[in-house]
Formats: sequence, C-alpha cells, structure tokens
Amino acid sequence: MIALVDCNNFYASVERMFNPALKGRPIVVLSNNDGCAIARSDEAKALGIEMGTPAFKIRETLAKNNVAIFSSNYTLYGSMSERVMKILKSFVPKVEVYSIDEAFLDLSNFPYTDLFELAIKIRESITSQTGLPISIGIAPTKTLAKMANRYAKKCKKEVGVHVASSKERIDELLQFTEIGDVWGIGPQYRQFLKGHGFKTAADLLKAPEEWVRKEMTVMGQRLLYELKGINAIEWEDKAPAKKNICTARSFGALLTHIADISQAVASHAATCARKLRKDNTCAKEVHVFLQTNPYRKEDKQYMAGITMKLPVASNCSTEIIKYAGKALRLIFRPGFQYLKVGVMVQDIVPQNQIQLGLFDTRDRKKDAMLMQALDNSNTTYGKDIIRYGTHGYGKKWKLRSAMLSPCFTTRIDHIMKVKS
DNA sequence: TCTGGGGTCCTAGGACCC
DNA sequence: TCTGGGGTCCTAGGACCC
Repeated sequence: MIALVDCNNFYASVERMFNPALKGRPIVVLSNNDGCAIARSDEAKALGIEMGTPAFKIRETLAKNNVAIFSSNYTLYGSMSERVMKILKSFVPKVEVYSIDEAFLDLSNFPYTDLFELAIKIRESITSQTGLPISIGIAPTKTLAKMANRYAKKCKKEVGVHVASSKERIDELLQFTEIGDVWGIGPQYRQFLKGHGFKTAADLLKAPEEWVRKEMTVMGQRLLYELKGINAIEWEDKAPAKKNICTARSFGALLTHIADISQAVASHAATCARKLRKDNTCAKEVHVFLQTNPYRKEDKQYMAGITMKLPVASNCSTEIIKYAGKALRLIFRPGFQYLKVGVMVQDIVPQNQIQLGLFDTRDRKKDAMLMQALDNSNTTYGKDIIRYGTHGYGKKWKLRSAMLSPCFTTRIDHIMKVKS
C-alpha cells in the first residue's frame, strides 16, 4: 500500500501559520512578479478565485472581500516543506518527496489494519509540530493514492484521511473521480476522453488496453494499470540527477536595452551555476532564451534561443556568465519590448566525471576555490552578499514582489519576536 | 497597465550510417 | 510499372506534473 501525503493549500497555510490573525480570512498567494494567483485558502476558493487567474482580473474581488494577499516566498515555503518531510521520514523509512508539498510513503511493511491509525498519528504530528493542515490518501498504487487523497480532502475534511484498500472502496473511488481529475489526465486528454463518452475513472478502466495505448501512448497504458491496482510508476527513493537546470524570470517592466537584459542574464547564469554546485554537477552546455510579451498582441513579437557548448563541463559562475552573455549578444535584436529572459544549463554530468579539454586554458583549481569562497560567504551572510559586477546595481529587470512576508525560519533578522 | 517558473517523459521524423 | 533494409542518434513538439 502507498500513502500520498499532501499539505492543504500549502503556501496559503504557511502564511497563515505565521500570522494567526489570518484565521478565517481568505488568503491568496501570487506567483513570481505578483502576476497570478497560485495558492488560495479554502475561503478564497469559496470566493470563486481560480488557480492561475491573473491578479488584475480579480483585484475587485480581493479588495471587496478583505482577502490577504502575499507575494510568493519560496525560501519560507521550502524551509517549512523540509520540516514536514523530516517528520514523515521519522514515521516511515521509504519516503519519496514528490513536490514541495507532497510525498509518497511506502507502507508495504506495515500491518494492514493499522494503516488508518498510522495516518491519523502522522497527521497529528505534522499539525502539532508545524501547524500545517495535511490530508492523507492510502491505496494500492500511486495513482489510486492520489485519488484517495483528493477524496479525503473533499469528503472527509474532519479526519483528513481516506483508506481505499478493499475492492469496494476502490470501485467507489473510481466512480467518484471525474476523468479530468485523474493524475496524468490533463486538459487535452480530458477533452478527448469526454468526447469518447468517458466520464469517470471507472469508465476509463473499461476501455480496451490497445486502444488506450494507441491514443494515449504508454503513459495512458501505465495509467490504466495503476487504476487496476497494478503498480506501473517507479518508486524513486532519492531524487534522480537533474538533466536540465533552468532559471528564468519575467522582468518587472518591459525592457528594450541589452544592457539591462545582460544584468538579468548574468544573475540567472550565476543562479544556475550555484544550483549545479549544490548538486555537485557540471554542465556542458548553456542555453539562453529571450522573448517579448505574447499577451500583447499589438506588439511586434520575437522569440529566440541559442545553445553554447562549453569547452569543458563547468559549474563556475564566472565561466557560465561569460558564455550566457555571449549567447545573449547573438540572439538580441533591437526594437522589441522584451518580457522575459532565461538561462538553462544542459547536458549535466557529475562533477567527478569531467572530461578535460586538451586546449583548456582556464585555471580550474582556482575557479573551484573562488566558487567555494563565494558559496561559503553567501551561506553565512545571506544570499547574494557577494555577487558579480555584471549583475549591476540597477534593478530594472527585478521582479515585483510587493507583498512579501518575512523569512521567519531562515533569516535571523526576520525571526519572530514574542513579548511576554 | 497587469497573465509564473521549473521540471519530466514520449513520439515522430529527419539525418546519417552501413 | 518498378527504386533496400535496418540501425542509431538527435531534435522539435506535445503532453503532463506541481
């Protein structure tokens, strides 16, 4: 049996946890750049605020209903996520952290009848130790556990746990779940399947395997197995090595000058390099892409990207910034209003398996020492205390983040003060 | 005025090889 | 009229996830 643990309205719940005055008040957390709603508390959902709605479209609703609005604070959410995962690991040895607010637990070694009780205990621990509400779904496969979790959220709000182990419970779950709410069915497949008369997960189960395979590739076939209770999705004990690392942001305002965009590119390149060093990996390629705002139909549009090969796989910020800058100069065209730029490092290899270049002129030892010093001071004194001059001091490209809460758990100067 | 960011996997088709 | 057969590798694009 597999459990899926999911934090309810995670970002909104974290914000509320640090500010109990928000109890009962609707909360919305906005995406980077304060662009659209990416998390809502139950109260905000009840107001009809949909996931992903642009902020400017709901401004009236937000004001009228006294909704608490936050810019997203990923440092804070990441730190709270670590706490939750740590508690889960104290209960069950096999935990797969699936996303910032979700984890699968392998319960195959727990006695059958105890699963419900175990889930209740886990839930109580998380609530008492982190203050965050969670839901737990338990079923024979990952896909069914996802469905059970959803069921717990919708129909068993008080206990927050649903176990679907018997055939009757699983059938009930399959009939309850609409086809578009099945894990792995997105908008495209949902429409396609509805067109063929499938309404619920139970309907899909009746479809011939060959037909599903033909119309929905092996992904659909795997899904079918999972619904039948046969595990078809691999268990990933530790996060597999990343194949790409991407850092990209929309600008706070549209930009036209390459000088401003260069600063963003340098900063994104440095972030990619830092992420590589954190994973002890190096990349052989740097890809830079640049685009105008596709929503502005009245503007001339331009999209471009280019991949630069590095002479030797690297995770040195200096070098990656250099190649990313070259790439930008190759794709930049004057006369456009740019919205977004991104840097992606590709063809990633472990740091200790690098093929050295015959004509390599860089002093890689020195690079490594410099990066070590950079990372150390930035860890000790806060992110970006030391940065490259190429990042610039102008903040034209910086994102908007107008309603950011403090980093309660990761910055000593943001720690909460309690008067007694 | 204002529309996120970061990933994965799969398939088809083209280039190229013998 | 008729124009081989079998591989591999790479890329672009589409679908999905949170």
